[in-house]
Amino acid sequence: MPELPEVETLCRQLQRVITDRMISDLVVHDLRLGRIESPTGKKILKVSRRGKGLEITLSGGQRLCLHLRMTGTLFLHRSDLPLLPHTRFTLSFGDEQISCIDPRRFATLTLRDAPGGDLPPLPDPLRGLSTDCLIELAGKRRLPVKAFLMDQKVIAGIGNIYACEILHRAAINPLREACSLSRDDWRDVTKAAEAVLTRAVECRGTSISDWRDLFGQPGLFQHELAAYGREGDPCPRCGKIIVRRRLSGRGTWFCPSCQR
DNA sequence: CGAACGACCTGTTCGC
DNA sequence: TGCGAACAGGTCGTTC
Repeated sequence: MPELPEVETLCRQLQRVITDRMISDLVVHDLRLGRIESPTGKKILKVSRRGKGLEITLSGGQRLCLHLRMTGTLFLHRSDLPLLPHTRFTLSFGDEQISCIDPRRFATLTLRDAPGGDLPPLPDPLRGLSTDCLIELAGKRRLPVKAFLMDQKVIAGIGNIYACEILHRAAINPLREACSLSRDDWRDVTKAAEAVLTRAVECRGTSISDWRDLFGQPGLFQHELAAYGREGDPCPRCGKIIVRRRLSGRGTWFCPSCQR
């Protein structure tokens, strides 16, 4: 569920809601997450996003690092609400608390000590994406361009939904080898990535089935999907039929007519 | 080294 | 209706 726009949405909402507040408790309900000592009494200094990951910096320098993987969500509610199904941990601020709900249990939470140093920054499409950089990274790589875009070392934050949407907008066939794209193709990909992701953030993400933001509201970008999940529908650009293929183990939707 | 694939989990949907 | 198979937003380790 959470790709860059969904995590960015949570990040902005958390900044508004928990910055400067004091943690009253952190309870881990799923032992799969490991044992984490509650940073009770620490204050939230900063909430930031690294790729699809969230980092919460605490007074004293520790950082809570959360990755929601496939099905993780965060939900803000009153602290007296009974535990919701699939709750993995709860972070409390007095009478309000945030639950992490994650049916598939892939999400990860770690508490890092300050001296570990800052992790290197990731290439991020919301902080400027360079066409030259993509060309350089693609080099002679022969994997499908869609798999290349989903490589988090290349561009952090793009997952299956947005890879399909970006390539549709750029009119590039997702099966093409990364090294086969021209400079103009890469410029189109760069522009499409910025446009699609910016718009998806404005929409607070894509609610295909169960994605909800911090306040339980669905996103709206599912109404603007051109390719993802639309097998059999007409392509919004050329009217031909969208097809679905399996590519590196993932469902991949595109228009074979106008994506070349 | 690059790329494909299975594993990690649970819930939902689809086909017979 | 019931049941098993296939599939689902991500990443990591292994294998070829």
